[in-house]
Amino acid sequence: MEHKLYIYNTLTRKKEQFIPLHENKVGMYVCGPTVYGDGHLGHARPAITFDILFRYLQHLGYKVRYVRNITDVGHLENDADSGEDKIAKKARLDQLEPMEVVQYYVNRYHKAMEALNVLPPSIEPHASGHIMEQIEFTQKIIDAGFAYVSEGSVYFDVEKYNKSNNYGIISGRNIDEMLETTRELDGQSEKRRSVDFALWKKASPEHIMRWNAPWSVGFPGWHMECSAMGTKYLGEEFDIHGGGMDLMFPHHECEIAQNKAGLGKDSVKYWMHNNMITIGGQKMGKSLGNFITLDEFFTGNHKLLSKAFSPMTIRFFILQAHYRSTVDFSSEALEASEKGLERLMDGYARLQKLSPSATSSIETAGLRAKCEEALNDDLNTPIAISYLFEALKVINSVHDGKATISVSDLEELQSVFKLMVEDLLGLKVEATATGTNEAYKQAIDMLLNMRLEAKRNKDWATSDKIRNELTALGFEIKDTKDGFEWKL
RNA sequence: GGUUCGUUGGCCGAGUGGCUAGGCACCGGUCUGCAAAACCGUUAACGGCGGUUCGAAUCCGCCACGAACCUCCA
Repeated sequence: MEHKLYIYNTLTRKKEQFIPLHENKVGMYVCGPTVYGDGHLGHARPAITFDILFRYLQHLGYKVRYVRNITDVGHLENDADSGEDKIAKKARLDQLEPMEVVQYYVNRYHKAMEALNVLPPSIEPHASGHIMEQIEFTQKIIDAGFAYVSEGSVYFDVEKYNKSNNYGIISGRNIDEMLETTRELDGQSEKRRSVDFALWKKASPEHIMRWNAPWSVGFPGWHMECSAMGTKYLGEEFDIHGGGMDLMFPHHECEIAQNKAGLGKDSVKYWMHNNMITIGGQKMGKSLGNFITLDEFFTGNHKLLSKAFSPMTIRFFILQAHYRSTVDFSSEALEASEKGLERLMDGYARLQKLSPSATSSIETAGLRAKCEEALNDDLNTPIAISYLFEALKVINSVHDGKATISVSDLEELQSVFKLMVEDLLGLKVEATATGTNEAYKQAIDMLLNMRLEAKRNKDWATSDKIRNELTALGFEIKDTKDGFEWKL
């Protein structure tokens, strides 16, 4: 396959050329949401980042299997011994079945993703639907001698693993230092070492999400689901594993250790991590409580938002920064993106209506190559977008009659824009819902005020014409004592 | 404290050892009866101090500031 896609591999801290394990096929796993709350802006970032990768790999001709999980066996809220499962807690507070909570937020997550024009993954496995696989995986690790059972729970023996492997390979953490710094916190824990992590936890009596396992009635450790589901659907070795940078440690570090211990091999070739979205320079996150949900953006219903922002504005905003940089949210920054996007989409619409001439007075060749070059360079969407803006000037000058474009150049330009804007960046023309509704309402009001004025002038012909034609369109017009009312 | 990363013009945000990224705002212009919108054009930056180099915002060192991870987090 002829391409030079380079992606930054967190494992090596370098950009590496992407070469799939199996010719023409790509296996990609991305950590999805824990569904016990509404998705916020931070959740949009990995979804959109890896959506671009998904789209681009397919554009390059690969058959891609994209797996994005749903974590519906909540993680422990506090420390491992006294904690409560997040989803179980939410369920208890709302007096629902845990799976009702899960279903509710999964539905809402899907709705938000669809609005953001994020393509659905090939497989979206639920952790709760793969308990057997997780038990089996845990057993493999026990059999390999890298885990021990303690009071019904199973723990990964990090220290033993680290003797023959490198625990800390992706996060740069040093296990000796970790042992030193955390030793004092070791109490009467059932763990041998504080760095050990759970593969299976025995459920406390109040823990309502529980399953039978050889060791106890309990639930799988957090990191287990990705090991189990990733290898189930993509094989013991696959190409790409993605997720947010905050998952690097401990989640991905543990996942690497689990796979190596249980399977005897490294499963993932390229690890990719998107950076965080910040707000006031600080990470937007659930625990800090400084997040703004996607719905709040779409409706503008949040005190930090000057107005509503459409899903495409959110998408464009995220794409205007490179995925490995932090991006600082502010209402001003979003407004800037909104205007930029509008100009881009207006230009795209204008491009469809340009009239070609016999010759071109402008240069259009090279845009495709430049855009692909940008995406090949670790998905540099901001650079690709900057090229589109440059091309916009060409489009506008042709539109203004200040330049000419030949049929073939026009077709090429249209084709590149279609590819970049719609297929790869995934930007779609949207009838900015709220704005349109407001304008539409005001237009109707204006018409009816004109009718009111005509009535005052006893211009019945005009008055009736307005009423009849609106009625014909399906509006109900009601005269009131001091004005009018209408509805569709 | 440990590990990692960052500090770019009014704001957001790319980037390379020498050649103006881009967006938004500002300013100027075209258009318009006027205005708005739209379009065109211009301006402006590389945290501080040293070093390497013919040349560094880009490489190295130190300092300052900020952030992420070390508990759950996308």
